[in-house]
Amino acid sequence: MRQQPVTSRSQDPKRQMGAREILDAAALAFSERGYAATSIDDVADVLGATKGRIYHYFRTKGELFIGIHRRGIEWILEAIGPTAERADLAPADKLREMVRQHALMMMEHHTYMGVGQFLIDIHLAGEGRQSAAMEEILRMRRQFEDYYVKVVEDGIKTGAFRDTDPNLVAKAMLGAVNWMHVWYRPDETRDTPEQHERIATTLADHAVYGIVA
Amino acid sequence: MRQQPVTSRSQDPKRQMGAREILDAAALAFSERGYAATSIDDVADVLGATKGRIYHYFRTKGELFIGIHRRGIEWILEAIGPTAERADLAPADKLREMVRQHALMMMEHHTYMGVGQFLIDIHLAGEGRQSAAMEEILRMRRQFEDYYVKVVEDGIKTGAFRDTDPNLVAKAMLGAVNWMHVWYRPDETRDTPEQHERIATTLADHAVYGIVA
DNA sequence: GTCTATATGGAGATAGAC
DNA sequence: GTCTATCTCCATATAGAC
Repeated sequence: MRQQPVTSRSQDPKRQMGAREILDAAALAFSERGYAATSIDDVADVLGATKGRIYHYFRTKGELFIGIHRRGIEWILEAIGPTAERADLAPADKLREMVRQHALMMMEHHTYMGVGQFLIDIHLAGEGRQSAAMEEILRMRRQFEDYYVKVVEDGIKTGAFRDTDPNLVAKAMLGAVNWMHVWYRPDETRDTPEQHERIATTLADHAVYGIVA
Repeated sequence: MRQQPVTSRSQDPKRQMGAREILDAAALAFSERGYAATSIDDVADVLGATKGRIYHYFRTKGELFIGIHRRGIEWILEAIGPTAERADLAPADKLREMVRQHALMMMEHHTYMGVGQFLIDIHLAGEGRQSAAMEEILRMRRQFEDYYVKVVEDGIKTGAFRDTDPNLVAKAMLGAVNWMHVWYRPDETRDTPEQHERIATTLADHAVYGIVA
């Protein structure tokens, strides 16, 4: 795989529309059957096209994978970043809202989250090592995790939270939410906004109660 | 892949010794490079052997995968089952001890946990659908998750825990611990029993505090 | 920009010697 | 029970027509 192919291609806005459709199809296929078990032809089937179309936008299967992960992380950052950077919220309220938004995003874009969130490290070892796109993704993930560590640290400083290891507790909270892609599956009949809200707030409450002093 | 090959073979205790070595190697290789990116030759390299040896014990690559997952779940059940079935513990104490033991096992056998815990569903879609071994694994996982749901329900009934959705909160707890395979990596220098204990109790405390009334 | 047709390389799996 | 040698297939990726 060559250097930074994903990023350079995605500069062109025209390309992004076709590419987005393809990423949606790939995310769906990968999340249903797994990365290894899904062929490019499978993705093409989901698209209702042939693989010629896919290879017009993505050089390799690994690039599809990176593209999915990248978008997934971007969505999470969009979900929690604005809240994380507000200065007017007490740590407990900020944390609750971050988890809530994070959880809602996990449900809204679940196909992107299942594949990306965690297979990335292990698969990239064999797929897209040290590309520029990879660096960017790792940078985003670090930032996203730092948001969690930061709010926990703040709460401990102000005395709102118990005195514990902020990094470890942040991992626990991240795990609880990221793990959603293992068990959450959209369900046409029961999947109302109210249901999503209930799930998100339940998870948020558990995370916050786990650390308040 | 044929029906129930793993289980029938593992009846023979002689076989298990050779098989165990191979599973260790495969678990290590898969956890480092990912299932898709790891070839049978890679696993053989870790073993210091050739793939002839591997195929003497396992019919397919998917069987290796199932074997790893199965053992991982068995370890977790061994870790939490005895505690979960004690009648003399208050829900909060029982839950804390379950999470603690679960977390310790995640660290002790981390190579088995990373691969198995969650890739199973998606990979098996393409590898070993509805085999007897698969059924057994799903049964064990259900039991293991039920232990968590049960203790939460008990705590809510006795009033020790907040009144919330036991299934959802159990998912959150399971996620926090299972997620360890994403971030935990053994470290020769810092990896003391005390360090493991500290990590396990921190996670256990967060899980319990998150739900106590 | 999307298709059909094709190449090719690599990995899973097997046969049979030792 | 483990090895070497080999087969076979199929998924990735490409070439080139439309």
